[in-house]
Amino acid sequence: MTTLSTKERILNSTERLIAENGFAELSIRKISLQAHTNLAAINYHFGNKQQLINQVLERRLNNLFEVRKKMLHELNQGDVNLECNLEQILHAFIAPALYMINDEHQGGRVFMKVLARAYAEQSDSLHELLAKRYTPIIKEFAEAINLACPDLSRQTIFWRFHFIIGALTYTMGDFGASSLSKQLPEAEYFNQSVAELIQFAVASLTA
Amino acid sequence: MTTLSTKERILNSTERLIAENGFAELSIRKISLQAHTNLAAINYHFGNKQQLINQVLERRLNNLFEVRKKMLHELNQGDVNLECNLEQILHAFIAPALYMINDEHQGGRVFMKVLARAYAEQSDSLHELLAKRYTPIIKEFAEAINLACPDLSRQTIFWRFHFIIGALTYTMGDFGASSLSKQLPEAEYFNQSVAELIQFAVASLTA
DNA sequence: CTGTGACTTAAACGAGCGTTTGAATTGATA
DNA sequence: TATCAATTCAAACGCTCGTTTAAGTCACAG
Repeated sequence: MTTLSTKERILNSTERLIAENGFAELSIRKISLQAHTNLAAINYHFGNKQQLINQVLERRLNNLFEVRKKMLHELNQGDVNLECNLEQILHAFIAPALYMINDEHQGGRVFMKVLARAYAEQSDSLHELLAKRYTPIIKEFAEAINLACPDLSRQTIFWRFHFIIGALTYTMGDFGASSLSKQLPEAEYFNQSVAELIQFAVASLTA
Repeated sequence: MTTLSTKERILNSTERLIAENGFAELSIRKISLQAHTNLAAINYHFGNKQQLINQVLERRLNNLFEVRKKMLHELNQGDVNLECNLEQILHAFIAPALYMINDEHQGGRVFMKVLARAYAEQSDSLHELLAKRYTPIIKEFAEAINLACPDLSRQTIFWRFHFIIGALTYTMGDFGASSLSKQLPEAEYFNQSVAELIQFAVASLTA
């Protein structure tokens, strides 16, 4: 706890506050209070509020995308033209998010809420950052799905993958809010979400 | 334009500003400027900012849900135990949103963005309002889907319908932002979205 | 010890926020 | 025309915001 540097404490507090109360209520005064530091320390370490938010996102987004890529590449063994099992592909896309959420120690679950909120927030700067990061990996997965589903047109695959991402994003942002989530322990609810989501995604692409 | 009452101008301006810039940047000063009225007029007509936002949502939500209900009831002809075609049920759920978006004159398209943002926003008051309104109609549609898909468990149907709503919500909020939407005229892009979304939803429930 | 650079702090800045107040204006009715 | 309620208005209230400034603290190298 106290072993963390001021910079890390600021990043963690920011992440938590966004997850709990959203971007609208986020203020550097609340951040500095929760991080047990001074107002000006934030500007000293990060320049300004927006750059701080960007770093909160970048810090974990890089990791998430790397894991997704790695799992996909392990499936096609480096040969992008190799046809893979559809369920495995979708698993490679959805499971890393699962892992991240369950990785409570590293604050992954908190971050997924942040990510969901960042999507919803239509601020230009956030959307730019996300689009820049997300586009290449979406294309890569869409290619793999294309090989696994030869009966569907490229366009249809693009659309459905987009819808799947929508369902995923919506579900991530919904944790703790949905009526179902209040009837189950959170971890259990989460695991069920992911299992159902993968089945749902497979079904939507194989009907 | 000038024939609208102050109250209506305030509601319309609020709706537009939320759609364009989100809840975070919404201020009653901006609203009053765009509505060509005074700051205090807003508090006079609506009490406070939150009540104004609620009325913006209520105004169109009521209509949207009524249309959905009506279309569903026309399918099962008043007998909720009558089995309907799955595609027709999903059409009854998705198409009214389509109609609303295309109804530019009544500002429906603008409102769908507002609705998408309202979902993302995790403010308690907004979530409460939406949950209260949405729960009954979701149950009704889930029942109809249950009859149309006898092979799927109640729970699976609940989950998948939840995911479909997620995909719909995500797509609604995405208008004007997605890369695909910039390659097509907006109306065309929209019609394609809905057609693809219905096919996607049907596929996800019939695999 | 002393100086130096990295870091932390308290205080203040100007700006925008939601809301309230009380006076001016309007428009229908008597 | 006079009256009165409904509406609009300008001004101010207290508050929080992001950022900046300059003084303070600290660990460590010379």
